[in-house]
This record gives sequence, C-alpha cells and structure tokens, in this order.
Amino acid sequence: MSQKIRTRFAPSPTGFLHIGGARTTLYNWLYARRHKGDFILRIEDTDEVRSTDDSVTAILDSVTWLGLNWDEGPKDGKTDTGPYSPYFQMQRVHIYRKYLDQLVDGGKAYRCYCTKEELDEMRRIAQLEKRPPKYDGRCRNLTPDQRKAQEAAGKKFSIRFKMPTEGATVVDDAIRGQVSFENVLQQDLVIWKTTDGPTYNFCCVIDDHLMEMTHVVRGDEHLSNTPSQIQIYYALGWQPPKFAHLSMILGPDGSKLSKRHGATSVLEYRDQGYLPHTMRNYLALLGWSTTESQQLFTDEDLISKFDLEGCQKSPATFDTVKLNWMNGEYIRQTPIDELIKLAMPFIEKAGLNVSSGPDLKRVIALEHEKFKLLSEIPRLIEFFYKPVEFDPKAFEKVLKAPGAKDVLLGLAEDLAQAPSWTEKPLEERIRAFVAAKALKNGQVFHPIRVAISGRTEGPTLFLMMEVMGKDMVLSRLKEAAAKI
RNA sequence: GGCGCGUUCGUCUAGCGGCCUAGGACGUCGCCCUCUCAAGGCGAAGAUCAUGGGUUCAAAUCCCAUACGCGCCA
Repeated sequence: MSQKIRTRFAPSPTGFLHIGGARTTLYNWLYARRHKGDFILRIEDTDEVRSTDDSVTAILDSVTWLGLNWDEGPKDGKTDTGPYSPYFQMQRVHIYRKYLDQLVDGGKAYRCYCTKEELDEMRRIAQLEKRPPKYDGRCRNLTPDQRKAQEAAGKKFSIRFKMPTEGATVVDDAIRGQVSFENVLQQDLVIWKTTDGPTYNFCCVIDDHLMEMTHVVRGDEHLSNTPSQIQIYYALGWQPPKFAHLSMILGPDGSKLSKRHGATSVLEYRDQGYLPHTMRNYLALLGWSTTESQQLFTDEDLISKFDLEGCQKSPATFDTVKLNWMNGEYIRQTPIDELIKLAMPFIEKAGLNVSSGPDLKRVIALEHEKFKLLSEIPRLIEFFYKPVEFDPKAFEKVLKAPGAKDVLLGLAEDLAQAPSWTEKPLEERIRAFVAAKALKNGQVFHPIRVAISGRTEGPTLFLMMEVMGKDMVLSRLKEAAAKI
C-alpha cells in the first residue's frame, strides 16, 4: 500500500512572497492535490535577525490569495493547526536540540572551537594555495583532553556534522534524475551555531522527517545542499524523502528575477489586478507543460495533469506580456456580476463614484473584452461617471475638423426628437441623419464618440449611447459643440 | 577556486534515434470583420536544435569535449 503523499512549502519570513516562491508553492500544492495528499506550510524563522512578523503575514496573505489552501500549518502569524504542530521552527528548537544531542553522543557530530578569525584565515590560505576553501576538519578528531582544554579556556563552539570521507551521495531527483556528489568534497557543515541555534540545513531535515514529508519540491539553489542533508538523514537512521529541484525564474534580461525587473511580490500582482487563477495557470506553465502544449487550464485540469516529470530543467524567463494575455482571457471568461465584485476595490481606490449614473453592469459589459488588468477598469469606464475630459489630440483632429460643430449641434437637435433610445433605432436615425446631410459615416460617428467620451477609442457607439442615456448624450453633444 | 546544474523561434515550450522540409502558445506583421479601440477569424515571418567532435544506415534526440549562463560552498 502506498504512502500518503505529503508536500510542503517552507518559506523563511524574511520578506514578501516572490514569484519564484509562489511557483514552488503552486507545484507542491498541485502535486499534493493530484495525489490526494496533504500540503503543509511551515515557517522557517530560525534566522531571528531577519525574520519578521510582517513577513509571516505577507506570506500567508499571498498563499491565501493564490488560492493554495494548506492542510496543516499556521492559522495566523502566531498560532497553527495540525497533527505535527508547531509549524514555526522557532517553537521547535527543543526538538532540534534532542536530535543534536543524539548525533553528538553517537559520534556523528562534534564540537568545533574554531573562531571566525581562524576560519577566515583557513579560507584565505586555501585560496592562496588554490585549494577549495573547505573547512579542514581540525576539530573533528580532538581527544577528550583536548576538548577539555578548549573549554577550560572558555572557548565557544559550534557543532559540525561529520560527513563521510569516502564514497558519493546520490540525490535521486524527480526532475533531474540521479545527481552524484563526492563525499570528500563536502564539508563538515555547521548544524548548530556558536550563537546557540540550529542551522537551516539541520532543522529542515528534522522537520521534513518528523512531519513525514514524502516529497521535497524546492528551488534549484538547494540542490547543492541536498547531499549533506541526505547524510544527516542517514546518520539519524532515517529514509530521505523524494527530492525535486525546480529551475529558477529569470527576468527579461536573463538574470535572476529581482526588484529591478518590476513587480516580484505576489501581493503586487494582486494589486495590479491579476486574477489568482491567472497566476496559477501562468506560473504552472512557467517550467512545466503537457505534451499537447495546452495553454488554458481549469484548476481541475491542472491538478489532474500536473506532474513533476514534466518540469523543465532549464531556467525560465518571466514574461509579463503573456501573463497579461492570459489575464485578459480569464477576465473575459468571468461573468459580469463577479467581475464587478472583483473590480469594485479598484474602482473605489481610483475615487470613481459609480453609485449614480449609467448602470455599472451595462458599462462593464460594454468594455468587457478590453480589460487585461482589473486596475485599468476605472480608466476605461470613468467617462460614464465623470465630466468628459477631452484627449487633446482627439479634440484637435476630430472636433476641430470642418463641419464637426454643426454635426454635433444638428444631431443634438435631431436626437432630442428620438422616440426610442435603444441601440438599433438610434443607429437607424443617425445613419439617416448622415444620409440627409450627404456626409460620410466617419464625419458623424467620430465626432459623436469624442464628444461623449473624450476619446477616439471605446465601445461600440450606438450601444454606448443607449447605456449612457439620452440626457447625458444630448448635454454632452451640446457641451462639446460649445467648446469648439 | 571546487562541485553541481543548464543551453530548441524574441519569450514559454513540444520533441525522449527514423512521423522533424523541427510542432504549439504569447508577441510581431498582413488580411478579414468594422463606427473607433479591442475581441474574434484567417494567414505569414521567425530556431544552421550553443559550438566542435564522435557512435549509428539514420541524432535536436546517445557519448565526449569546449564555450557561455546560473547555483551552492566560502
């Protein structure tokens, strides 16, 4: 009988959740969901200096917004829930201590009394001699007497893990296959700091084992640490989980995605008006694909098709243009009522009052296919709710054109008599007006559009007039004419 | 410096020895639709598969070097 799949995302709360972390979270989540397993969130806050509560909150908000629900982990910045609680590493230090003692007592780890200065010196000499700057293991085989002497001298110590000195450690990676590392070349890494605290590589092993992780899916940057971690599993008599190392995400210039490429925080994408589903779909495709090279996926689709084996080994460049296209696709698929709910915060933020004036539902429907970001909705609909602001170029080119003023005035008079203010009759009436005056369509249609919206581009004209309403259209036609 | 990873259209990718005169998607360009802008439809351009050697009747696909990029250790 196969084991229940358990995956985790284990961020350090030293900043916001960035795009790379979001993708790692997504892949872990997808894998767990696909196999009806559990997805766990764990906060790796052992770096007391850099960890902040705000970061914890930002990360939880980000993962929540992305819609990647976790089965165990923090409930908020301080408390958590699940059978393996606590999920905050700082609350687990006593556990790490226990296993640390076990390793030291078993001769698998040892006290290292070297000071920072000594280590720096060691490194300097190694570099001069063109040797790899590796810890030379001078404290590895101290006699009890030598240790006593060091401690009598009041020397502080860190704890190092004894790496095997021969053979190789093979990482069986779900994405990269078997990657082999020679043990001699690995250092005796510090698992407990002089300043009295466990190190990342140590906690990670203990927690992943105790929390019964079956798969560790994480960024590429951890691949080189994996052999050391595997050896710690062995030293504790444990079976390592299956690993999968994801390639990095690059900015448009080919360097690692960072702030200078624009938005990197998940929350920034939320604030720009991307839909969570867009992020899930786009991020899934950034480094993973199906053989049919399908682009648009429902969540069910994604869950049923996602697989670690289909992941790309090479780094991927984040492409905002494609992200925008995809967001447009999903906005178009969003029913109007739901879209309005999503758009309201952006409309309010822009200070646009839509409580009176044309029916918002109809206005949104008019522009629906144009939205790529929720944040651009206010700009595209504002002229329905605010006095017309003429685009200077449109004003010059269209309204200043010969005859435009007469057209607007004539039309205002004619339309005032219109018995019915709906799209079709309006179109017929205006076309008749064009014919009667022996004008061309453009000579009438364009000035109307600019007069009532201030711009040259916008929704289909006659329906826009219908939605705007007779009074607003007529007064705008007259106002525009007066300004020419 | 050592070790590790990577390299197919501008971008994301398909490809796992013959179906590849390298397919799809985004973007770009053209045409159609048309009251503008979008959306939509149709079509086009775009990759000597990083380079150089092998292996094989046959290589983007297997092997070996080199280059470049990146990561980790410090």
